[in-house]
Amino acid sequence: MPETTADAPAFNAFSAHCPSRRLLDTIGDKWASLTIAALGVHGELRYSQLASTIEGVSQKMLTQTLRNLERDGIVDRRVTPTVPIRVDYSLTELGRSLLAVVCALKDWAEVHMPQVDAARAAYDAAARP
Amino acid sequence: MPETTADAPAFNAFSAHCPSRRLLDTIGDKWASLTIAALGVHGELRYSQLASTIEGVSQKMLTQTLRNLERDGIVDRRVTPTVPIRVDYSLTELGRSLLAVVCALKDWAEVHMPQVDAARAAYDAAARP
DNA sequence: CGGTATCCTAGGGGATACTG
DNA sequence: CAGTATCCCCTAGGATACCG
Repeated sequence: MPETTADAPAFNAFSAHCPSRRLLDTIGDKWASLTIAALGVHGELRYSQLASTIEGVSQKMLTQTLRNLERDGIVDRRVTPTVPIRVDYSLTELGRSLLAVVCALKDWAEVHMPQVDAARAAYDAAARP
Repeated sequence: MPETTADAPAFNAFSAHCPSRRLLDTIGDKWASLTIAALGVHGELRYSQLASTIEGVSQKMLTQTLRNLERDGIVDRRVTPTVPIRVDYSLTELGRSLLAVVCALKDWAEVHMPQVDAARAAYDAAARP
């Protein structure tokens, strides 16, 4: 492996001011990526549908996540002020471009997770008498 | 294994048992992704080099992160038992394939972060009188 | 229905000190 | 140098209750 590109670093997420660092805070959030994924699959979902789709999420975290994603321009929030209020969430154009990246993650997981499991089993077997 | 229905096909990270969910726990970890990135850029690094590259990481978190990544078969740990001990870390083949995904994330961030910033500014300006 | 507001506790993670 | 061990604080986030 050539390591001669050390002074022309492609990856500067090591500084707190790099956009990469902040992206990690956003999509690295468990509920955020799950929300993006859910909206990517279903296209448009109501609050309650999201809550039941993303199993295990509390309404606090769901709301918080949706607000953050809305603020970042990743999801669109459309309110229909009917008698019981109705709110639909969907990905923005920006969100859809992020979806592609999230899907790349998912694909990696599905392909390689068996290897990860094997590595874990081997590690645990070796290191733990 | 999670079954894929016809109209909700690919993405089942919503169940806690799906590999996607566990991947999120790994790469979603701030220090883990930064570590992968660092090793991706530099090829091979000693413990102390990692510590100084990933600015802000404590040795506790660095060690913990390294152990987890090693256990998952993502990084390789090579000990040279010289007088002061020397330990080098590098990405495994599996780790390098994950690096590609992490880089996809980084690229998305660098391309779209201006839009995210604009969205944030607009949101904050609108919602805060 | 789709949230907000409050309380409260598990554990993530920093600082520090010690060891092989 | 490369960790391990301890203490300890702080906040992410679940449970619960109430509102438009």
